[in-house]
Formats: sequence, C-alpha cells, structure tokens
Amino acid sequence: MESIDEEFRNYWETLMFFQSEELLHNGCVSEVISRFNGPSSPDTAALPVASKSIDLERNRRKKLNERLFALRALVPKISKMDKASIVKDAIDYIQDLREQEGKIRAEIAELESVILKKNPGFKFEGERSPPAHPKSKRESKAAP
Amino acid sequence: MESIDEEFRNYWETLMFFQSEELLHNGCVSEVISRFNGPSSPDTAALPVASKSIDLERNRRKKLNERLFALRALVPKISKMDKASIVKDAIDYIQDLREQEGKIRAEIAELESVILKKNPGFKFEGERSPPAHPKSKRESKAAP
DNA sequence: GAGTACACGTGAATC
DNA sequence: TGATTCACGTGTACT
Repeated sequence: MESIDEEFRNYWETLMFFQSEELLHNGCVSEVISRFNGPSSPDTAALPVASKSIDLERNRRKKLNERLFALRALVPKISKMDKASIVKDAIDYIQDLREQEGKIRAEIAELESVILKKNPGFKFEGERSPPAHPKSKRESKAAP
Repeated sequence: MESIDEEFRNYWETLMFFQSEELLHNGCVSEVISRFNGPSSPDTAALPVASKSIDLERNRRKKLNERLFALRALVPKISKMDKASIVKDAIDYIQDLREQEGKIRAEIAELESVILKKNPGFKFEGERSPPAHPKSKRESKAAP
C-alpha cells in the first residue's frame, strides 16, 4: 500500500515538473511560423513548409520526455530531477532488482532442497519461473 | 552464460551506434570556435569566452547519452535503437522484473508454508529479503 | 525524396 | 551573481 502511494506521488511530482518546464516555453500554439520559405508558389495558400519539421522535432522531444518521466515514476529513491540523473537512478534500480532476483532465486532453491530432502519425489506446483528474461510481449524487428 | 554474453553484445552494439552518431559530427576537437566575441582585449591571448557555454552544453548532452546507452545495455529485448524506444524498453523491463519478483515471492511463501506444515517451528536461514526497495546506496538531497 | 533521428548552438529560466 | 538545466529551431545524415 505504501509503495503504491509513493509511486503515485513520484509520478505527479515529475509530471508537474516537466509540465512547468515545457508549457512555460510553448506559451501558445505553434501556429506562428518564424519564417516562410522561398517564393516557391504564392498560389498554394502560403503553406508553411518549415513548420512541418519544427513540429515534428518538437514532437520527438515531447515523446522522449514523456517516456523519461514515465521511467522516473517507476523508480523509487530519486536523487535529482535532472534528466541524466533520472536515467542513472533507473540504471541503479534495475541493477538492484536483478541482484535481488538472484538472491531470491537462491532462496527458493534452498527451500526446495530442504523439502526434497524431507520428501523425496515431492511435486511442486507451477513451472519454475523462466531463467533469463521474463517474457517477450513485443517482437523485435532488430536490425541485422 | 548466455545472458551475460548477450548483454555484452548489446552493450557494444549501442556503443558503436552512439559513437557513430556523435563522433561523426564532432570530427575533430572543439578548439575551433565559430566566432570570437567582441574586441574586448587583444592582450589576453584571444580567449574564446563563448565556447565555455558551448562545451558545457555539449558535455551535458554527452552525459545524458552515455547514461542512456548504459541503460540500454542493461535491458534485453530491445525493439529499436531510438532514444525514446530505449527508455520505453527499460520501462517495460522494470515492470517485468517487478512482476516476476512478486511471483517469486509468492512462490517462496508457498514453499515455506509447505515446510512449516511438515516441520512446525522450522528455522530458516537468513532474513527474508527486504520488502519494498532493496537498498539506498545514495542519499537523496531531493528538492523541497 | 519524404521520413526519421540526431547533434548542434543559443537564449531563457531557475537556483 | 554565476552555474546548471532546459526547449527551441536548424542543418545534416541515413534510410
């Protein structure tokens, strides 16, 4: 219960943080184009071709930040709100999780051996959890 | 053995990737300053004052990328080399790890109950692993 | 050749 | 103050 609460707190803290950083700059919409490009065709409604790339890039940045803050929300014990620190904390957290998993697994093996010693041929319930990486919910089109 | 190998492969893949992105632009050293600022003092060895901020910012970017690629090296099953995807994969991975931890813990409880049923008063070895977040190796100076 | 992802330098904001 | 972090728009490279 407690950890869930804390998680949520972290979530909103980060959200507010990033919002206050992002929306401060945007102010209003990006309809205002800084410069029109070339005297190409005055016929085609003065289409702002440059703003396409701008919005695209702006979107890329936004997405990365969202992901970053989502990551941040998952990690307890955050040192700073800094982007780099967020990633670093995530790294530390993953390492801790792994370490713990190893320990826990050893514990299980221990317990099982105890049981087996007392009851040879004991049948355990489910399959043991898979060894390396849990599950692959997405398929990777990884480059060759 | 296999997972370690794969981890390392991931590591170097990412390293090469980021290097080919970064060092391509830098080319040579940043000793070449794009513009000198003001005719301030021809006496003081033509010190490039503007390059200070530039190098600083460049460093910030580099640090974030290094962290990002370190994170990437930790995560198996990468979908894309994209920065945003790296973070997303890390998120998924953390969630999987947690999920697994829960399952494993339940398993332990199960095994223990089995043992205790057969041997009331059985004494287990070490302490059970801590409940929420493993350890706090760093102290947080978190902003108010 | 449009689409995608990136590094870059700069000005602003926060402490 | 100055240090630090950020978002921004632009140019470049790879597909």
